Amino acid sequence: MPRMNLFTEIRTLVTAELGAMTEAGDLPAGLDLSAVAVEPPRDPAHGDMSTNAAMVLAKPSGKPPRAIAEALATRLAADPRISSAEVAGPGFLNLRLRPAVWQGMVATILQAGDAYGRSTIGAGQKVNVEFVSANPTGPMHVGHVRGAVVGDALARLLAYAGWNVTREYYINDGGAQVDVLARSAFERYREAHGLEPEIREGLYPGDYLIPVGEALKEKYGDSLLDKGEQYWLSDVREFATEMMMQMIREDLAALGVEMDVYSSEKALYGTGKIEAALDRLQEMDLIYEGVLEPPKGKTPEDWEPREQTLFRSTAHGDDVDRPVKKSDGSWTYFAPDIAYHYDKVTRGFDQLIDIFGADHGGYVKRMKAAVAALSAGRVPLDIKLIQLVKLWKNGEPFKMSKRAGTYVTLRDVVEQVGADVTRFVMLTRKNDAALDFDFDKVLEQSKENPVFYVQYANARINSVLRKAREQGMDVADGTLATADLDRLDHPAEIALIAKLAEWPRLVEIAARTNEPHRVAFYLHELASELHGLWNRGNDEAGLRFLQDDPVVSQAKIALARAVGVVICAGLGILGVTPVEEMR
RNA sequence: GGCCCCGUAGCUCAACGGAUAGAGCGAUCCCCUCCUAAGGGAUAGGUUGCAGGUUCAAGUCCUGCCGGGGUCACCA
Repeated sequence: MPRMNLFTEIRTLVTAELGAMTEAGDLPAGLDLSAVAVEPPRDPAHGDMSTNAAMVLAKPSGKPPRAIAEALATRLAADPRISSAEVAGPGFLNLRLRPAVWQGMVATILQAGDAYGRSTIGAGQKVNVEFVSANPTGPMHVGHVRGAVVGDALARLLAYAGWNVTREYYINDGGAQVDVLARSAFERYREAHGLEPEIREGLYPGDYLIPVGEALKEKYGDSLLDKGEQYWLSDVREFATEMMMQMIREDLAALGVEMDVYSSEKALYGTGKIEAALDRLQEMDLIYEGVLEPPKGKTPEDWEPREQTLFRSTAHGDDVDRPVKKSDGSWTYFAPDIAYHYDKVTRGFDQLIDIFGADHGGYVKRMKAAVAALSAGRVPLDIKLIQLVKLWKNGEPFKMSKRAGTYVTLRDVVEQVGADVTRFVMLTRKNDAALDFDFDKVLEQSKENPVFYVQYANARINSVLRKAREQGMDVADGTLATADLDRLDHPAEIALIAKLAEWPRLVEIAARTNEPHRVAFYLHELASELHGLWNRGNDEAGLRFLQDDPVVSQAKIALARAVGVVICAGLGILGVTPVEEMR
């Protein structure tokens, strides 16, 4: 494979030289090199790359860091890729690469295309990303959007980094809320027959159930009208739930999200799966009958000691043990969720990721405890909590209220601002930071809007390619890759290439930390470099992409196109369509 | 009260345990006969909430405080 990740390539060089130093007796044998890093320095004055090898190895080798650094520097400087290696600060080794190495990256990127930045660190491991998992009782609203976007982008990111990814939605169709749905739908069914619906307190009043009522009429005629609830509840529940899920699938599709697997909570009941999961825990002595202490601090007024079936989650890091059965003997919500996660473990996933709303934070420890126990610690579960999205409209906070009818659905958002903008904006914050979503600002075409800013960079690149094509130049990637890239010798151009060289490394870091927002931030930085170089072309004609000399021009266009390749790859991970032109 | 998350420039936020903590907005100033200025550059702005600790190195890890939010047994 050609050089893809320049940082891992140089790290390999560094560790090889460290090995040689060991053989030469300059370093003791058996050193742990895992902490040796090669990374881009924050300050460009510190070179192209720096390594902490000398500082990390000073103590275990019993040698002063600067001595190690100097010996290593001498060796590295002999490599044809390295132009200088300087010891700095407390023992950093700052490396500069020869221009040809950077210039060669442009050809690498053009040849690799979409594959540039793809990684194998996932090693084909199976990872399950569970996200959205909204109750099937209505359309998706804005609160669900962020989780949907983060989950989907994370799934794309992990796939890009070499994981075998399954996107999964857990349908909460086993609890009381789907009974409420059924009763609400039944009223709409009566309405479809010309009767006055009785939307009592506690039922779902939304108009979206009217079509469900009509569909029920179509299917059942008037045969349910005079029947008691026990007669129709189960059928109507199933029917309405299916229609809700159909709607949710369409909502997700409108946002560009496609699940691989929909798992039903209800389907776990009566199959013995819940019992089987709890039996497993029982075998480990993690299930017992007991009475919980009242919560520390404030005790609820209606608190009463109750004997329940409890999961000893404290054995795996939780603060208190958690009930899996209610006092009437039925399962709590937690029990089927344990079974569901056990199911994921037995399906052979090497890693599980759950995307939850921040209000489910209290659920994290018990879920991790359950997975730790049921997988014997083999399968890590990472739970990402998604913070609130605050809506803004006309410069002021927009309050959602079901009663006032100011209920903003996913569809509303996608129809008003588009899936691409929605997705990008949702990834402009870390998952655990609250996010403002301003309906007016996200559509603004200015540099304040990161979506636009990145798209504009790509549009400029396409503009250059278009102009070049008009001049009769062959701008196919394969041709551009053969350009005289050593003409890209200006520091500003090298700096832009260096930014491109960070892409594979960024992908790996983002994937390892399960943080897709890093991709959005990187794209913003890359766009900024591109805009900067572009504008310098205003003052220095020699920095414009289109030049009179066709050889020089081709090289510069190759660079522009390489930036475009990475922007498109990054947007692809975010699930955002690149635009060719701003209109 | 217990637990979880957050606390970084006036504002909104970045920063795989690395060096002199970075962007954008806002403020002051500058750059359009030139590939889309829908952009760019410069200046000012900081004890990373406080106090300890671990480390060669802490915004980042640990402990304790302070402040904000979330959550707290038979809801899902």
